[in-house]
Amino acid sequence: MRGRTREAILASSLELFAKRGYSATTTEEIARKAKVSKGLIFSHFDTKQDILFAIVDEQFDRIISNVLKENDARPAKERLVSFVDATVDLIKNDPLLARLSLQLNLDDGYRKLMKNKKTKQYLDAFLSQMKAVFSELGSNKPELDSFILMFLFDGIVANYTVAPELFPIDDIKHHLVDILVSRWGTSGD
Amino acid sequence: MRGRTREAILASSLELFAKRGYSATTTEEIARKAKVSKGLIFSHFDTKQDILFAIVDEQFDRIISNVLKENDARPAKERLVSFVDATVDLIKNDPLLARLSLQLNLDDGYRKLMKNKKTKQYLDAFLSQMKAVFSELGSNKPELDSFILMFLFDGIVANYTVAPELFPIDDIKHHLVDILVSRWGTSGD
Amino acid sequence: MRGRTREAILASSLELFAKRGYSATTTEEIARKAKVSKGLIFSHFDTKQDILFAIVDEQFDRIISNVLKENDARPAKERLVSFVDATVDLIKNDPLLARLSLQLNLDDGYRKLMKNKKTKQYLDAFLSQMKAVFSELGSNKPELDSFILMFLFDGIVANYTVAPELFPIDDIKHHLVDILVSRWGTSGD
Amino acid sequence: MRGRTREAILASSLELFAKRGYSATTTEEIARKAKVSKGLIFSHFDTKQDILFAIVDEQFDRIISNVLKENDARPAKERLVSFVDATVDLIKNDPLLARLSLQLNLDDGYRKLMKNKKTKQYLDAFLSQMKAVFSELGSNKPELDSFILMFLFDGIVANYTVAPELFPIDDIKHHLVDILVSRWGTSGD
DNA sequence: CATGAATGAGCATTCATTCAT
DNA sequence: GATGAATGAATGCTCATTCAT
Repeated sequence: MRGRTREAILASSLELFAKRGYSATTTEEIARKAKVSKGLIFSHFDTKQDILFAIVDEQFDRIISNVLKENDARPAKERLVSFVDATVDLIKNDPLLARLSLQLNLDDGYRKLMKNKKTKQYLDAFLSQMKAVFSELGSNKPELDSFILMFLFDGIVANYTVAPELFPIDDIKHHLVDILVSRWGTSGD
Repeated sequence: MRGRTREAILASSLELFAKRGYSATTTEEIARKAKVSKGLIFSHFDTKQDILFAIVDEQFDRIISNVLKENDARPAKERLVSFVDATVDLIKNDPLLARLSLQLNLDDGYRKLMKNKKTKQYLDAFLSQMKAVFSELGSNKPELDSFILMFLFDGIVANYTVAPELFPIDDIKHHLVDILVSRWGTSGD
Repeated sequence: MRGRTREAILASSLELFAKRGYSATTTEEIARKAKVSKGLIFSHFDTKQDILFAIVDEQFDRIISNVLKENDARPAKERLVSFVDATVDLIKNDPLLARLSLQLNLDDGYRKLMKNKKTKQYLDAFLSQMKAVFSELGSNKPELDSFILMFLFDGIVANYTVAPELFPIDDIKHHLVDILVSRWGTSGD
Repeated sequence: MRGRTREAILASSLELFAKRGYSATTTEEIARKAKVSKGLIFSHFDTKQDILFAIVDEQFDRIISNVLKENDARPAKERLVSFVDATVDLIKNDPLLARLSLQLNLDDGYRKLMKNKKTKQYLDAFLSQMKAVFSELGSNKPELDSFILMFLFDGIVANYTVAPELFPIDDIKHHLVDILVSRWGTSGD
């Protein structure tokens, strides 16, 4: 039962933090949404901030590690396509986490706290993998290409997770893949 | 004097709202940064929320209208390039406004308030112009192309405005223009 | 078993109440120190206050009655010496009870509750016995002498029970007896 | 005005802390008694604990330094009498401070905080001065005599400050002086 | 009996807002 | 206008107490 309660608190917090922001979310709201008492929250987490950290530590970890696959032996083009696929699917499956992550990234206070946390490491891993792929594909500006792809993903998060009904995410994904394939299609084979 | 005070309050608020979030910013901090007394803030604005609305109404307006130029008679390719140029420059020149705008967009509470506000109209205008451009350029999925370009801009905001030292914005802009030109270069002439 | 548990709760409570104060002690701390669950405490006592009352009623009683001996036929000087002896030994043997008692006496809220409780009766008994002793010894201000002796005991409690390592309690006791004997030695025989 | 408010908060806090204990006193009560709002308290003091520290630092200092007079050239007997006089008067004039001081001394948590604070230094100064006086008077156990006198004062605090109507403080003082004079009267001249 | 998860009133503290000066 | 002292509703958090297991 204890595990269930904890999950309920984390799930409610995630949704509220992602949709209204961490500061604007009260512990009362979290309690109401999780259908537990305010007091119970604090028998699971010492502070409101600890709830946020638990989400970041436990959930971000689980999710992001799915996308990053070291030692992928496939040709670069396939890896690029599969990468886009995985990232967009991640956003589709965990829109709240993606939205919260983007939100936190926009917050100076949070960024300072996270200076040496895993999030940054993932980003670096992401970028270096991308750079390798674009290099293999023959890009002469692989870093810029990586940046642009990363921006694209953040832009998808910024829009799709907030109003999914406005954006045909699968069509967008396929179109994006088409664009990339048409751009790099002749190379890398 | 009165005008100066008002501007100082708006500028300080913009910076704090953009960097730490609206909820996490206190009127005390705004007063300190603007070097005015807390009381004076409330002789200029009735509520903290009014400060935010003033920023949105006055600043967003001024900025965004620069980008949207109706009745642009130039060929589509030129318009596309000029559009990318104008948008990236806007982000470079007003990173705080861009950052705040993105942040507000991620906030359900704010989005509800803005349902019928200008921001949405601008977005629609932006998208329909883009669609026209991509149509003229021969795209068979002009809406998806527009979405993707918009995502790109949001992604630039999400990253560049938060850590400008990490991203060579002008190189990125040129590379982006190169990509677009190489993709649509032969068409639309 | 039940008796053991009850004693453990009372002993832990006594120590915590005496050392940190009643209000500052949480039931959680009591449970931890007594190595029982929080719930069990409330199957033995209805409220936290009841624990305090149990200590006062049961322990104070037991202890104090040792000191007060009605119908003591010995000469006044002996009774005085034996009284000092008994009181100091009581403090030495039950420093926590003495400390708690002093603490409660300093608390208006508690004093109000105790208006008609036994504690006050003991005090009166103590004082009237002392007065009798000092009268017999020839004091012309037996009440003031009683007060002063009582103050002395409270002062010993205030200091010795809190930092026993700083005060050579037996030396102090003997010195005190010496002083009293030298003061009243020639009289009362 | 700001000073007045601060004094009102300190005075109300002192009374409540002294009479009901620090932990049992709520900031709401302090505010009510000081006739200010709860919020105002926290514009003067960061935490409730800081109020206590302000009382200790500012008031204890002022008061205690009156009693301790270094370089007192008078004969020991006079110094002893004057010392008793000053201490009892201090208790009479600032019973709340004396009561609070005794209460804090009974609290392990507070004692730990104060390990290296001035209070302890005063106590040491007090004891060493007393020891010197009793030595000069010919005592062969000057330290024990000092302890006993100190205990007496604490006992007066423990009783008089809590129920002044029960104890004729001036009579007690004079009687105490009489006792001391009669004990040490022939010596030290 | 025994546990500790759960509750909610209560507490210290914050902060947008007001207002006397 | 301008200040900052003052207010009090709201927030994060605590803790005595209850109760399902």
